[in-house]
Amino acid sequence: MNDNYLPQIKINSRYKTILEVGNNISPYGKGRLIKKRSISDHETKDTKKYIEEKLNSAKWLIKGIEQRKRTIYRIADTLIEYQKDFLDKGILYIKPLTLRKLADRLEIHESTVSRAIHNKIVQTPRGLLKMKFFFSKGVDKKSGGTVSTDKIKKLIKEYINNENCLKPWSDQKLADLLSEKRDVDISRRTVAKYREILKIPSSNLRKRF
DNA sequence: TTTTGGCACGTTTC
DNA sequence: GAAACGTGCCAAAA
Repeated sequence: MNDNYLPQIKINSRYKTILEVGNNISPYGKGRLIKKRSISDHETKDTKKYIEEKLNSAKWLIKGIEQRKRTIYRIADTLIEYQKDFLDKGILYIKPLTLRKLADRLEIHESTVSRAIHNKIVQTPRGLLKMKFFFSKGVDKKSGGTVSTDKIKKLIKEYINNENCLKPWSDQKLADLLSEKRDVDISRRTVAKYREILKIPSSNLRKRF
């Protein structure tokens, strides 16, 4: 993870000194006492209390940021591990994954995962990918298990690319092919929707004479 | 008659 | 709570 561009957050050490010594310190130099006006114990106590509170909230903030960093690391690690086949062999090997499934595995809330992956990009052997890309919806297979919808789309594309252009596959035929040959049971209507997403025209428009 | 697309509904995911 | 998704129904188009 590249966080070089992030500023390092530190707490000004002067506040620590004030807590230790009291606030009779000149702002211009460590330990130089202010002589103009003596400050009462009461005032010192208030200042100390105030700084203590602010210091605590600053520590919380830093802790929160560290925590967030750790969460993103854990998510990225798990994603790469889980989608190893996809990274090695390509989109056909992407496994279905939902935010909830990952959240359950890491024992964090799904909204944490959602926020963590939003607008994040990972560097992978397949180039720069949005973290979102690792999450692919799944459809149940006839024999049990699931296939990702991305894989199904890719299969549809392949069938259409290799079809007989004199006699293109209808959506129903594509659904049948997927069911018979690929063990993927989706309705004709769903094939049509995927085709739409893929910007592939309907069979009658694909027909060549 | 065959194929497609709009709409609506229930469910899942965000 | 809102958005996205898969699907059935039905009418339109070819």
